[in-house]
Amino acid sequence: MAVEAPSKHVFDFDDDDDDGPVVFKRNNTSSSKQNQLNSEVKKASSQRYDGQSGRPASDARVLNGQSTGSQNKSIPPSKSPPVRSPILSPKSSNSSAKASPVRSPVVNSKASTSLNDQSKQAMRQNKFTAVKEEKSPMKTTETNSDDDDDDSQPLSARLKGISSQGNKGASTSTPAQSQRLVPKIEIKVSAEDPDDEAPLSARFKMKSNTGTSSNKPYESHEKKPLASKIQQNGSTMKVKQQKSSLLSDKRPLDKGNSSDQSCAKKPKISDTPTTLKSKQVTVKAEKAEEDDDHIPISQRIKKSVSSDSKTSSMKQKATKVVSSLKKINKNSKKEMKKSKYSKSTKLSPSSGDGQKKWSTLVHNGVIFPPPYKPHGIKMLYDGRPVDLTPEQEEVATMFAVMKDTDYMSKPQFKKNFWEDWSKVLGRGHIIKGLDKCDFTPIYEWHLEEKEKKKQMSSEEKKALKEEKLKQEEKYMWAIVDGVKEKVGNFRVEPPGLFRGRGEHPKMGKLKRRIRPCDITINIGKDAPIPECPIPGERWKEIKHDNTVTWLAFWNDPINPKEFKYVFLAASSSLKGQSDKEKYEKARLLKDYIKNIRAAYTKNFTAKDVTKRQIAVATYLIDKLALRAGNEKDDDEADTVGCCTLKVGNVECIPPNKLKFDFLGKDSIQYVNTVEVELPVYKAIGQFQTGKSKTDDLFDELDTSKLNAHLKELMPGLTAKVFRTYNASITLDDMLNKETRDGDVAEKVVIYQRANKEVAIICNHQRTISKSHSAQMSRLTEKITELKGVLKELKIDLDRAKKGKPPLKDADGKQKRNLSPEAIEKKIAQTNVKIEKMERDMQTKEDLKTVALGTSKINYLDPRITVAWCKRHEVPIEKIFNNDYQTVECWTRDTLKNGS
DNA sequence: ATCCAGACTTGATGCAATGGAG
DNA sequence: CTCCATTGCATCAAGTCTGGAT
Repeated sequence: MAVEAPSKHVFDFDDDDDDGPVVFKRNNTSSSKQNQLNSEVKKASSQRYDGQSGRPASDARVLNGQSTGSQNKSIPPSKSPPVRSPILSPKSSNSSAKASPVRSPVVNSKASTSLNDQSKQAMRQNKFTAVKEEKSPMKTTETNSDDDDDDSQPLSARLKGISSQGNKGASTSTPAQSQRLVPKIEIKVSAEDPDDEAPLSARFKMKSNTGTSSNKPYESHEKKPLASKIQQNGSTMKVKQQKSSLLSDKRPLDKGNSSDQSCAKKPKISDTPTTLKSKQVTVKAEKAEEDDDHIPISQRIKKSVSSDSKTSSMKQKATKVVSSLKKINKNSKKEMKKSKYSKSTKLSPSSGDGQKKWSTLVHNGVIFPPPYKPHGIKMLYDGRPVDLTPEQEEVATMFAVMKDTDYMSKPQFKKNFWEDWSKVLGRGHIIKGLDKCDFTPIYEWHLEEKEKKKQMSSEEKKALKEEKLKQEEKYMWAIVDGVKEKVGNFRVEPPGLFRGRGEHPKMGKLKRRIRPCDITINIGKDAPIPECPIPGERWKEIKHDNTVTWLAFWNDPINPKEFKYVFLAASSSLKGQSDKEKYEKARLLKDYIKNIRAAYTKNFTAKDVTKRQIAVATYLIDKLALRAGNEKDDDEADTVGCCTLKVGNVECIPPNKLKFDFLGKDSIQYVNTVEVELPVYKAIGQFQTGKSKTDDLFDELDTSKLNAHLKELMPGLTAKVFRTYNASITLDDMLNKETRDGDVAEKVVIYQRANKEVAIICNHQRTISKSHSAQMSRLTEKITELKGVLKELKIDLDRAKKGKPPLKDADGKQKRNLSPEAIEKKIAQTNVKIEKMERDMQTKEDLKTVALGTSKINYLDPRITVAWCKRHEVPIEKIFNNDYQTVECWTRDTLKNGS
């Protein structure tokens, strides 16, 4: 549809994916990704899950399905579908969401909800999903019925089923379901594809369209993130229902396959392609929409997945293969790559299996900030103006400009600044310390400059902008494998004072100016070396490393051990591919989650301490969406993640609640009280005994051990995948549960609510805007005013009914005579207005500390969003801005394929 | 088995652009 | 059309995770 049309990306590719286009596209990504996944899968598969039908089966299916299509062999879609149904049916939870709010970073009372509740909810959800699935027969029909069901169902539904189990470690089968839907698609693909001959990788891509199978991933084994579950547990369930949805499913990752193709194509096409793409897109979209509309997102996803099928197929293959041999996978990958190449030289992507990221790379290097322009404003020392050299003045100005920030109240900041500035001043300088310094003159100059800038006419601003654009244009683009791609951060970071977050030991240090001799350029061997923009200087080094994606880097002046990279923009296919891989992995987790949960639940009481710690840590990461928690150096802010939690960060509240309170990434506080399973509660108590508050809670654990363990459970699984998984499933689940008829605006609100749940789960916070309270009181005022009007209207109505004229208004003027009907109408309108304002106020208050953007960009599988938009006829641009839409090329492809 | 360099993703923030209400 | 809040976007800090060296 219409919606789609707009998006240019549409990737015409989809279509092309199949063949010609392929060349252009960067198949690489997909292939490489696939490869990785495959290999991982293989490993994993070999390990344990066989027994459990659930996961392995699903994986297999996925692979098969996709591959089938793609590859050859037609594997019938049927994999082992049946399983899932059982799962679903069991209990769906009724109350779905309990109190989603709980989880909010802040202390949520909700937290207390017990897992059990969550699981119940999940179950309920499953039921729902099941229903949905049935409805959505279309997809199902296609291939394997069983699998299809799952697929068709929204992720959430699936998830729910899963989730319920998941918590307890219950059932297994869900995965299959998801696959089902896809099948049809796959079939088609397969038909198309003659690909069989093509290398596997190629096939996968192509097949991805088939994709049905891929969807499975999200199934519902576990629906929601722990957090959500937790909240849900509470009685609040009803309220939370929305939230609960989260629990339910996770989303389908499947899309990956198809997307790859499309993505690949896009890149190449870049120019002409666009148009084509758009056209194609529309077409695709239409198809997709039609199909999808009925189907829940999850299902769609599956479909899309199918489109992705290539990927999925790859995965499936991989899994299978994995079991047998990693090598095999690799080979297949290679083959795929080769095939791609053959088809389209450009594609190289696949090549890599992880290795090669590009074949040709052309760019113009980076642009440097302009040299410092001295302003000559003199600061005061001990009340007297001081002469400073431009270098000294530059640093003084950096400090002066920060006068109204709260860094100024931090001794560490001032101390570090003084240390660095005094070096610039040199020994024997008049200025002996910060105490007697008065930077006000410089600060005021700065304010004036700012004001001047603001006062410039729009023409002047425009001219300046164009001038800047002219200078920067050549740096904005790179040509990767023949495709023009946007560069992300081509501007070298200007000098300044380091603004570390939280109590960073290095805050206030001078971040010196970066020069060409600090910068290493990475570029294609045959590409011209970018000219150094500063006369008389030269780059530090020129590299031709196609196993990495950076275009340039320099060492961070604050911490020389670290690097600052110049990468392509998020809208580039290179980034898009890895994004897709990320979501595919999360989707894959859906198939494994049940078993993983069962495994860690079992290990809560393991004799071996390390095992027990791993189990509990995994539980926390799953349930609360905690970050892994790498070790940190002393010269960094003191923050923690799961593995680095301190004894003092967790408080046991009998009978079975845990209160978490710690500073996480960016020194954002995480406060949450959660009801946990008793064995977890007891285990935490054990880990705490005999330790001081500052000791590590998980003394036997670090992220590498944890991730090594996770990798045994599922190929490529790491701690952060749980965040992606739980976020996407929650979104899917909530969208499926909450969306109901209404206008677009109402649906957008539903989406935002789901988005908010995810943000809360992930603890994405923002600082309250300075004007928040003012805005609120203004709204309150308006509401009061409206209520006054309402009162008057009611009086007038009474009078009008008695044939009396209305009262005079506030100014003493006589109001117009209105019929009672007219007054009633006015009253109704006013009431609506008041209600709307009250709602707006409420949401504003609710969201004042919640940041939605991060989860939207990094955690929510765009395929879920796109599918939902299509199904509910919500223009995608209501949700995603242009850049995202670009990024989503793969998404669309996937979806299209699926449809 | 550990360590650590390296590469890449995730995240909060601030300012500019946008757009809706008055 | 102005005002101001919201959105978009860039920025750059702060995480995660991998793989190779020791």
